[in-house]
Formats: sequence, C-alpha cells, structure tokens
Amino acid sequence: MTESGPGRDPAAVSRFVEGFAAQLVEAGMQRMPARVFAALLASDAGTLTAAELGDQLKVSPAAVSGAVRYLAQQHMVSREREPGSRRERYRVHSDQWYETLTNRESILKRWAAALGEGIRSLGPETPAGRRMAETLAFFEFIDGEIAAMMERWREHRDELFP
Amino acid sequence: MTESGPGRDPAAVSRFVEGFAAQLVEAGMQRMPARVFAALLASDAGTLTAAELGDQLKVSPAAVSGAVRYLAQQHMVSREREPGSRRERYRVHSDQWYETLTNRESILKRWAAALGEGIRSLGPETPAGRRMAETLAFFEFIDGEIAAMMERWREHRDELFP
DNA sequence: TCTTAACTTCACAAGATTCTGAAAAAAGCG
DNA sequence: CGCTTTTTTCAGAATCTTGTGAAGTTAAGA
Repeated sequence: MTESGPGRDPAAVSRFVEGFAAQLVEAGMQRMPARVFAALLASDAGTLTAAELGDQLKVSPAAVSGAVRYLAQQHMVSREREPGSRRERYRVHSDQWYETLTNRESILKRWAAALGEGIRSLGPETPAGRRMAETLAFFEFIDGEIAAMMERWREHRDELFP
Repeated sequence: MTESGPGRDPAAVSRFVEGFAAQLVEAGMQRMPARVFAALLASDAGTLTAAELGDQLKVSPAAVSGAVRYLAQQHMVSREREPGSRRERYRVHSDQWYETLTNRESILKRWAAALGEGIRSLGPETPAGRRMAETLAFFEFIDGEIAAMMERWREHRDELFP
C-alpha cells in the first residue's frame, strides 16, 4: 500500500529489488549491477548515494563502485555530484534507461560485422554464405526498424503519461 | 559422409566460428552453445552431427551434448534423426533461428511480471510506482510492435530472396 | 536377444568471476 | 595547506561455471 511517514516497507522494496534483479541476471546481466539498478528503479527519488546502496544491498563500497561504473558505461544510470557535499548520487532516468535496451545497436552492428566477414571469407555464393547473408539482412532490417519503433513509442508514451 | 566442399578453407571457417561465437558470448550467451551454434551457421548443409561438432571444435561429446540441449531448448537448432543410422543431426533453420531473438517474449513477459508485482506492492501512485509503470508500458508496447515488425521482415525478405 | 554405436548424465578438477578488506586517491571545506 | 569524507583500486578468498572422463542409457542391426 501507499505509505507516507517513515516510508515504504523495506521488505517489499527488497523483494522487488531481488526479484527484478534476478530476471535481469537471467537475461545475461551481472548480479551486482542488476541489484544496484533494481534498487535505483525502486527508489522514490530515482537517485541513491553509494552509501545508501551499500547499506540497502548489504555490500561493500567496492562492490557499489564497480557496479555503478558498469551501469554508467551502459548509460543505464548517470552520476550527479551533489552540490555542497562530497557525495555522488546515481540516477536512473525513468524515461530513458530502457532506450538503452534498443540501443544495443553496438551489439547488432558487431554481429553484422562478424557475419559480413564470414560471408566474405566463405564466399557469398556458398550455401553457408547465403545463409549468413540472410541473417545479416535481418539484422540490418531490424536496425532500421528500431528507430521508427522508438519514435512511435514516444508518441504512445505522451498519450499514456501526458 | 559430409564433405567440406572444394575451396572451403577450414581455417577461414574456424576464424568465423570463433569470432562470431565471441560476439554471442559478449551478448550473454554461454561459450559452448555459442561455438556450436556458430559452427552450424557456417556449415554448408546447415547440419552437423555431434561427432563432427566435437571434432571441429575440439571438445568432448559431453560438451556437445550439453550445448545442443541448450540450443534446442531455445529453439535455435532442431534435432533430426538420420534414417538408417544412430547418428543425430543438428540443424539451424536459416530463415527461422533469428526469430527466436525476437521471441524472447518470455523474457519481456517475465520482466513485465516482476515490474507489475513491484508496482502493486510499492503502490501505483508512489513515485517509484509511476516510474515502474512507465517501464512496464514500454515493455508492453514493444511486445506488441515486435509481431508487426517480424511480419514486415518476412515481406522484406521475400523481396530480397525471392 | 545380444552387440555395439551414439548420445547423455554425473562427479569433479581447472578456470573464471565476483565480492571483500585495506590502502590509496580524489575532492570538498576550513 | 591540511583535515576529513567519499570513492576507487587491487590482491586474494570464496563461490560459480564449465568442460572432461567415465559410467550409464538408448536404440539400430544382426
């Protein structure tokens, strides 16, 4: 339930954090980044400090540091320096983080590059070459479609959350 | 007997297999399934036997067995019994395997389920709940779009490879 | 039915990851 | 500047993963 006062049920938060993190792990994400990310997603402000993360997840500052570095590299969180403090805050941009999922362009592009090289070295007219060419065409098609899809999403979002 | 056609350079095949597998690994796939899959993708017939896979990849039958089981579960390859032999052949369907990439529905659905539970337990009107609701809406939107996108792909493919 | 090829399962060793504690580095503040 | 708080780095221990060898299971052919 929605609570005010001393706040939210820490047990409920923890259940969500661990459950969602587990799903992310299953999809290939490392455990600690997944937990840190889920904790940020479940925070009311959308930001937490390193100390809060370490405290809530019961891990060392070192682990938080490593996880946050990874998440920042993936553009899933950003770092903000709090004015008037030496603390750093880590933020999840609710309307942007999941766009990084579709920005796995880098991955599609690397797959495409590896396939292109395979086609070239095995020969485009060999059976294997043709099979790989079809796969490559698929990746290129998807790559083009995703931008349009995200544009439609933003319109759709603006209707849902005006 | 499966003949590697004339002019097919085993070293070139191996380079592709290891390179493409490395990209798959980077995207979260286990190493052995990735190598087995890449080997199938690069095979001329689109099929290989367990013995051929073990031989080409220099791994034990046990490793092949585990990798193939995983790939079959993910519907990335299918198993065929060779008539008149006790061998099994493993096949990649060139025009279908990559559709499994978009069929990670299961993953989207599980993420959505975890988010839905989080929204319910933290409260849909809390800031965290609203953030999660937007993410959930995104996943639901994507889920709907993907089917349409794949339909467009099939049309596109039929133009490219009539 | 028996034999034997082919695949699968399982315990374990080798290897890779991941997190911690401790020390170093960076950065605000007087 | 020097003190203090916060973050980062790094070596190493604990934990997981992964592939192997060997035994076990299944199924084709005689």
